[in-house]
Amino acid sequence: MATEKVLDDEKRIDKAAYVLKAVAHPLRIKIIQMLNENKELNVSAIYKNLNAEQSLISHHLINMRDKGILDIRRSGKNIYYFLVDSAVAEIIDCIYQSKLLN
Amino acid sequence: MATEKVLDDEKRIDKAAYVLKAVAHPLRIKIIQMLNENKELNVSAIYKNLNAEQSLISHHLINMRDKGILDIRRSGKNIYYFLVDSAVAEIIDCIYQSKLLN
DNA sequence: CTATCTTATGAACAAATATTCATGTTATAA
DNA sequence: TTATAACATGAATATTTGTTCATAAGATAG
Repeated sequence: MATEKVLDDEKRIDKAAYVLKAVAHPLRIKIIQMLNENKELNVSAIYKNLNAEQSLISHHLINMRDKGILDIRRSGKNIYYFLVDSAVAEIIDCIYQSKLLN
Repeated sequence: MATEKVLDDEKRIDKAAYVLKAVAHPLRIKIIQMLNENKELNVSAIYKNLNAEQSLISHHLINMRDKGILDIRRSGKNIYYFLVDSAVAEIIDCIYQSKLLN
């Protein structure tokens, strides 16, 4: 019925906001772009490339993983992060293609 | 030279994060959707439709206006808000069209 | 085992955001 | 002019985020 549809819309909007918040940060955008170009990267590769502290990047990675945007593959001492769905990267492209960044 | 390009990329990324943050909120998403469907709306129409407090909506509207996402047209007692660039709404569509909301 | 490399964790702190509440401003109508 | 409708403002507060720092945990090499 109508009530259910309204609730669904509410949830969709909340989730959209949730995803957007997860992306709305310079470091996280850079991470997403890197992972979109590289399929997967371990933590060291990421924080070194970004000239950031290991701990800070780790927090951001775990943050995005908790939100279902990233997932990992373990291999020895390394943990490789990758994009669960490249649609996240498309959101960024979407902004780049708009006139919003002028 | 290369250095300039890197700085430009930095700025683009920061601005992208800035725009995304401005959108990443349930109420603001709803407002953007309403304004995308209605061309322009006054404050009362918006806060009543959203069952929210006038002051809260006013803060959000001014917030988005300050960030260049919305602008206004005055008419008597009313102030009509509208989207400066419908590309903002497209970002939301972009998410809806992805698999991110499942 | 011990040393080392890689990553995670968690507390402490800082800073940015969101919300509420009371009040102020502006414009119009009576 | 006074009353009222529409909107803004700003302080106070609450809540959420971001960052740093020190340390812990896991894996492997030697």
